[in-house]
Amino acid sequence: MANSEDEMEEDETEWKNSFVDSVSLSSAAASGPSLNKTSGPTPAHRVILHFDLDCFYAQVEMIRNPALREVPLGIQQKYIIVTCNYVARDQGVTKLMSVTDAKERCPQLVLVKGEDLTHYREMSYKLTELLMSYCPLVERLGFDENFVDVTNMVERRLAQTPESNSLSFKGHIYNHFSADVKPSDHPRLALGSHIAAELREVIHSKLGLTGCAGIATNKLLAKLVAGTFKPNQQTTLLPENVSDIMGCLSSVRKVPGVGHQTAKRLQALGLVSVKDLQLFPLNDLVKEFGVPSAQRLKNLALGVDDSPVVPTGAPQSLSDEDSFKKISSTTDVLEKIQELLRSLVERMRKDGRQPQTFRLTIRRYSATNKWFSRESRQCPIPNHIGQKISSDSSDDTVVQLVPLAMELFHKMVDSSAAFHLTLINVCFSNLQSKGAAVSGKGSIKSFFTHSTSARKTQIFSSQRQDDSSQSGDSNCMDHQFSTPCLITEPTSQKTVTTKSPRSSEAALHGFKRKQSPVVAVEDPPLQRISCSTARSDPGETNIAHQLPPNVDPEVFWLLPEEIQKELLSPAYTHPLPGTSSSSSAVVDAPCITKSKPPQSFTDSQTIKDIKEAAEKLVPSNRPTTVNPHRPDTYVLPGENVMEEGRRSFPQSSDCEIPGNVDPKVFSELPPDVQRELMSEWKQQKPVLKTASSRKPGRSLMTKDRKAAGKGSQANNLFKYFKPS
DNA sequence: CAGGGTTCTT
DNA sequence: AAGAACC
Repeated sequence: MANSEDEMEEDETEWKNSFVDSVSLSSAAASGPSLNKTSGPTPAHRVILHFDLDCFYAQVEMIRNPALREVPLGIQQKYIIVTCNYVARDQGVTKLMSVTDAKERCPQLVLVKGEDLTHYREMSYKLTELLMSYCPLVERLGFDENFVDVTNMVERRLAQTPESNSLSFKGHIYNHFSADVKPSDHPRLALGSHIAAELREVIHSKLGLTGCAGIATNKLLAKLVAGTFKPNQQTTLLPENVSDIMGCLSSVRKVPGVGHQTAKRLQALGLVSVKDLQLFPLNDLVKEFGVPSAQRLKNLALGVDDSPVVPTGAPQSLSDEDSFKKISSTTDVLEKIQELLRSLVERMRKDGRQPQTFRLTIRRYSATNKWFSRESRQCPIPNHIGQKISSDSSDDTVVQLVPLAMELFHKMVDSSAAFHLTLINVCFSNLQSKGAAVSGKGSIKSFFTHSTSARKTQIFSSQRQDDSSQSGDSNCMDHQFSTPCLITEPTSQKTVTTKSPRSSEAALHGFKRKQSPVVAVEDPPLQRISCSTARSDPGETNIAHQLPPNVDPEVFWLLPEEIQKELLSPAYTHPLPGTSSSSSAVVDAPCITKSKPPQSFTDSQTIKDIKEAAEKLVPSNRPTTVNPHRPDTYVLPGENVMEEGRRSFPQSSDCEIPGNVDPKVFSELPPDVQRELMSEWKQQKPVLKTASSRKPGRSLMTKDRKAAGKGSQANNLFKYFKPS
């Protein structure tokens, strides 16, 4: 009975009903009906996957140092164990336990410092990127969780394999009393469970990571059900069991989306369990929370959640912070700020975008009311400084930023009086993609015909449909991409044609589908910019490790999925992420108990050294000569040479370039021009761009904003990570 | 709340 | 700029 909503099952005949149900709850209602026709098979309901890695930080450390697999391992940040492996859990160690308690319970506990998130961040993005290579609709939640909307993928499989498949479920089915499980009643979820299993396998084989997955009809449910069978397993939630899983939640706090404050307010109303909330009159709830929040809370309690999976783009801000017992002198503050800035600026440089805003946040100690409250001040970053971040040495940049930071500091703290800080955070936000600058020169562009906007768009095409079911306004920018985007093929591989974004799926199945040459664009050109862009960024970064050496990640995303897949196939990539040993090589074995092993560049000396080394490798920042061919010359950068990331992918790569662009011509252009073009491609049409502004846009379309706004501006390169 | 992020809302 | 949420 339930709650209608998206949980209804399909059946072609019923989708309409379920669609209506789900829409009724949301603001999208108005546009509802029209959506149906926009794309043939509008999914009646979605199939959402939620992936949650097992003790993420601990897994990363165990990959870096396999010896840690057999010992009880705890990841320590300051005085707490933020997570630990299962060996440690068996011995009573839990997450967020203090180091002393943990050691008490498990004296042999091995500790690895986890304050430096670099490795975790890198692995995190690799995972998101990997998922994106199979399905564009991936939304990150923290470093170790990802939602994936596989509705379209499921529909395709359903269409392809009439009834063969869907006869079974992979993994568990959330069903207290699993009387009769009839996969045939839930073919989409059954297929979703197969996809989840395949993706988990890919995650394991390519990254060496294990984790759980939840398969359901919306994000809320997928996330909740993912946690039912813990270590490295997956669970599917059928619509008929929605009330079971929701009813099981003793406290409203267990509902994702209901935090401490909200739980308290609910408690004040006498609502503690999810059931209480389910039964509480909406009107009364409205009095306390207002219509939107009240409605949302009610829906969550019922397991109803129509929020779309919003492809996460490049991060909107980069920050670095440190907490400590006490800092009470301006000098110490300055020193700490400098330290934080050094690493932040480095990260910013790798990102490639330019921050427009700088923010300083502090937390002051105070017995009463203590912790918790943070105060911050922000200010625009003068252009000349912002530009240095990517061009000049980071040391210089830091020097320029410190005064700004101190100014902000003094706006919050009266240093003539005593003060006691316990945390300092520095943050860059309002990140803008660079490269658009010179776009003006039309002449250059004229070498290529259409292209400009095509790019990533296609990658996302599949999503569109989803969106239509998800939120009403999704259509917004469809018209922009009228161009189909056929890619003429670059170098080697097959000439594929375009479109079907769906291709990656083939990979899951183990076969490549190279389609016959020209496929008409069946998936409409429409789609979104938005998403496309958005995702592209983070993706590039990570994907770097998987790409063949001569492929520029930026360009990579401009390609159709088919080609992307190709490039990612073993034949093209170099040995790497593999599960095994390779990755651990870098790690210094005995990092046990030590704090931070290879984290090189925190120290300026190291930075300097790296820089010098880099200089030798690459005479100038911008190579003047293009290297249109082969990676022969390519050399895997040393582990520490992060700065090289960008250079490792010569801008010239002759193989990937947007559609109608002649690769040869492209490769012969000066690097600067190449970059310029690439950035333009990424930005989509300048006109609608919208992009740049980003901020303003959001208020308009809350949820959907995502797609649009982010994407558009997303920007360029970020090679967050080493090319491993 | 720990920690170090990050995003979105108010 | 602060609050709330999530990991």
